[in-house]
Amino acid sequence: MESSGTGKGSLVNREAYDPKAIEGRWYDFWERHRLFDTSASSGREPHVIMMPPPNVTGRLHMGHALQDTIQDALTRMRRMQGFEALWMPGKDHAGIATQNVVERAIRDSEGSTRHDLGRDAFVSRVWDWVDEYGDIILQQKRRLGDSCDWSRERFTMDDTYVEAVQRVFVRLYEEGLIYRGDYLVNWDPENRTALSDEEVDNVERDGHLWYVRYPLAEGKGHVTVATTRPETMLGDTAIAVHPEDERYADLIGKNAILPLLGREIPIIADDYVKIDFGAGALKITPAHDKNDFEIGARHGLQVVNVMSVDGTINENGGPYEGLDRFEARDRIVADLESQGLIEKTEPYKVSVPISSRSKTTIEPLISLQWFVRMEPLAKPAIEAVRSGRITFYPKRWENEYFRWLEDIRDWCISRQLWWGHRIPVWYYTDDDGDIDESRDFVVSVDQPEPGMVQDEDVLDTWFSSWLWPFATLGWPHDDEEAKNDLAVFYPTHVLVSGYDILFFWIARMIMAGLHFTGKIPYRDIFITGMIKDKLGRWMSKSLGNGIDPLEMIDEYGADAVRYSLTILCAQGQDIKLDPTKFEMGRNFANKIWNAFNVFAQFMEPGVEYRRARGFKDLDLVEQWILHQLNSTIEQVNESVDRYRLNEALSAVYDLFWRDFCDWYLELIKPARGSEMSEEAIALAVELYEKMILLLHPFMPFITEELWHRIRVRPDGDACMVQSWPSSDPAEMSDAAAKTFSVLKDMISGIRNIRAEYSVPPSKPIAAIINVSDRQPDVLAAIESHRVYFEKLARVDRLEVGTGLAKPGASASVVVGRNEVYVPLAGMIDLDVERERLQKEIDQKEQFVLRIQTKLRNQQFVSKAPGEVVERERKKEADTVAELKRLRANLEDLSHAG
RNA sequence: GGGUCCUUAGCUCAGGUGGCUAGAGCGCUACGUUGACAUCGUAGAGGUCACUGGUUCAAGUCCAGUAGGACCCACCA
Repeated sequence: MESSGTGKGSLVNREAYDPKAIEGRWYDFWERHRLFDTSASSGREPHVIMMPPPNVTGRLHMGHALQDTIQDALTRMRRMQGFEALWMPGKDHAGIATQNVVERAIRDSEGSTRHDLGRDAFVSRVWDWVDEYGDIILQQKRRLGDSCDWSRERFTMDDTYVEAVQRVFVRLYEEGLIYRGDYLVNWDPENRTALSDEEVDNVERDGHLWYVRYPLAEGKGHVTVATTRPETMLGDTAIAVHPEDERYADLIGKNAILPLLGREIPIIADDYVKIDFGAGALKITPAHDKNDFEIGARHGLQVVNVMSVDGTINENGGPYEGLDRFEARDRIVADLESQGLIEKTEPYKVSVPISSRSKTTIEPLISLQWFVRMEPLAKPAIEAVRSGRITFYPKRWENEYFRWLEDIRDWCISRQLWWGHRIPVWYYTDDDGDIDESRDFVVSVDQPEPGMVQDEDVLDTWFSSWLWPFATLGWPHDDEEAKNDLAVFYPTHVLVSGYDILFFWIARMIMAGLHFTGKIPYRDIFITGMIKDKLGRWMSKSLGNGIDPLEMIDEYGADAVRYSLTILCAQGQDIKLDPTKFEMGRNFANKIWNAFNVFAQFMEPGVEYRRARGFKDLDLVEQWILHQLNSTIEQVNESVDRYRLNEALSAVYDLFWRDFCDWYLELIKPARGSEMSEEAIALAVELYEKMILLLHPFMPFITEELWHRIRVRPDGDACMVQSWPSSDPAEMSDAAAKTFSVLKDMISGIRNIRAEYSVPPSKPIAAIINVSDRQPDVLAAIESHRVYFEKLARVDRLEVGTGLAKPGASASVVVGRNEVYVPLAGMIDLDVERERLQKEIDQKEQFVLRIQTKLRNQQFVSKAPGEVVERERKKEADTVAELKRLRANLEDLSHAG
């Protein structure tokens, strides 16, 4: 890449970091060099993540941004660690959602419906739409830096994928796990299709409980029933009471008159009825209520369906035929009222089933649909998690998973839509071309014989996506490529997803994987929290509280967005997001950018700065920072293995900002007018490069850019394909780290004194360091590093030794067994100093007291592990020693006064 | 009706297997234009870790319960 000129200092970043200027360029670079591509024959150990395929109708939202950031960080890190890291992208045809979008588009543009067009024409229009808009979200994902292997992109409607779905259906049917039947299903009157139980949300609403009188058929009197849905009474075929309810004992076996329609219905006894609820009598509508359906079946009741597929009352509703269900309700209540049949009305909280797609109220409706028998599939899926072959992170989601699977119900998979996978079932036709229901249907991928017609319905979208982990890798084809891909890349390693699709997708993939391939689809499941707005509400279009990731990328940069999302993503907790959170990432990116200048200004472009010195020849601060670097590498590796990316990233953040910038860079900066040695530059470059590598998985763009600014690289020698840094025990001296931290504390102490006494930062001061005779290494370190004190605390006269006396008018600070005196002739305020010392003493005394109480406790000494007791003893000794010095200093002060 | 999660500094949140004088970012206070960075630096103030019990030598961390809040599941008309 270009540099801003030649000659020393030309590498310096002269402006603040501007993500816009580089992000697009590097993404192109990675793609051009095909760095995301993977091969089953590389020989490297694979690491595979299946991207949850976004809907073709989707637009990038914060949830994607979070999950992609995690998946990309994992993929990039594994790639750097030498794995053949495949992040498999693709998209989902999203049956209902897509059909709705296209229907709306056609209606808006030409005012016609899909029925005007006809099925074939409509489906072809959906394909046009998918071709035109389906890739938008995948394009948007590139802005985030997603390093997935785009050459493997799949779509759930690809020919090979369609075949996989068809074959799965046929196989399940042949195994007796798919059946067809008339059952009460969740009906969405707006989309005019059946839905699965999972696609229905129950919402609590304010409703009413109407007490309706049903006159007895013989004699006078009536039975009162309570209902929340009076419109369903049109389909009532019985009244049920509890067999032991004395009030109604003599009515059992008699008939009542169904008001409005005048039909006679029997009064039956069933112990499902709760005696103390409502009026104690229950109207039974087998066609429109799940419990009533079961009661009806028990008693052989008639089933009267009063509703059409569009939610209007049908011909069984007599005078109410043709009315919309809600209008019918109002009319029925009004009519009952005028006939004096409403005994009373109470306000009542009702749980209303809502279609998660159309948000309309679901109607339980009896209809002929296809179902999957789930229990046989669920059993192995439960076992796979119980046995530990699959692990959830965090673990608690396993409970939710078990709960659902252990009580699983059959899955209604047929949808009365046009866009989706056709059901591979064929029917014979009669002479008129109508389906001949007297003959058996045939289940087959291909048309069994001419003239047979295929089932009109399509399959639930999830019936295709549950095959995603293996169908995208070529299953069930047996050509060489498919065989290799499956053998190498399946099972995959980790699935990253939200808990919102735990049942829809995650659990079903496990069932499908085990059933069709005999293998688990993935080893680990990382369940992320969900992104909420800053008040903790779901982001939604209707609330208008969404935060657009693309806008955030424009404003703060992709790396900043990624940084902040990663840092905010703690183990499974939801994230309350506010746009200002991205300032964290932006500021950090800028810090990384600017830190480079400290040594870049002394670098000559083109020169290869490589360290010649061994660890032992390094300066104290250099040994210390290497210690910090190496221990951070270990920590990062450990955290990432447990999917604690927030921990990993904050460790690198601290290393970079708190250690590298605040201390190391401040100390290696040459004094005014002097240069940095090549040796010093070499180490700075080495450290910086390593941190760039550690940061790359999290912040790929800025690190790639800087990687190429540091050195001239051969074309294609990208940061993203470098080896992941390993920690080197030989470059970790605990002793050096410890010594340096003593000096660090002394410097902080002096700075504190300066601040307390308002000594201007520009004013040099003197300091005397009285080192314990037990710490000759500290003494030596200070003697040879006076410059540290000068640079960071503006100490121009430093006296150091053992047994030094404290000067009269001075402030002091105790660091372990050592003391630092700062003479402040004329500036010392005895009261201020006394207060400072007293505060310190009080604190330490309290601390010591606690430890001593603990140590005096025989139970503690005998039961706590030896190392813990030892640690406490050491703390006590150290603090007592510090206290002694502090008290002496305080004493000294009164003499000085 | 079951179940899960949350309650830690003014705000938003971290704190695997109990050993912490409890941390971060933002905000706040006081200084600061020292040739990387004001998207910055230095120093600092600020928490009886919701409450009540229990287990333990030791509890923010484990257990039970209470109170708020969020969510998931469930057929009470």
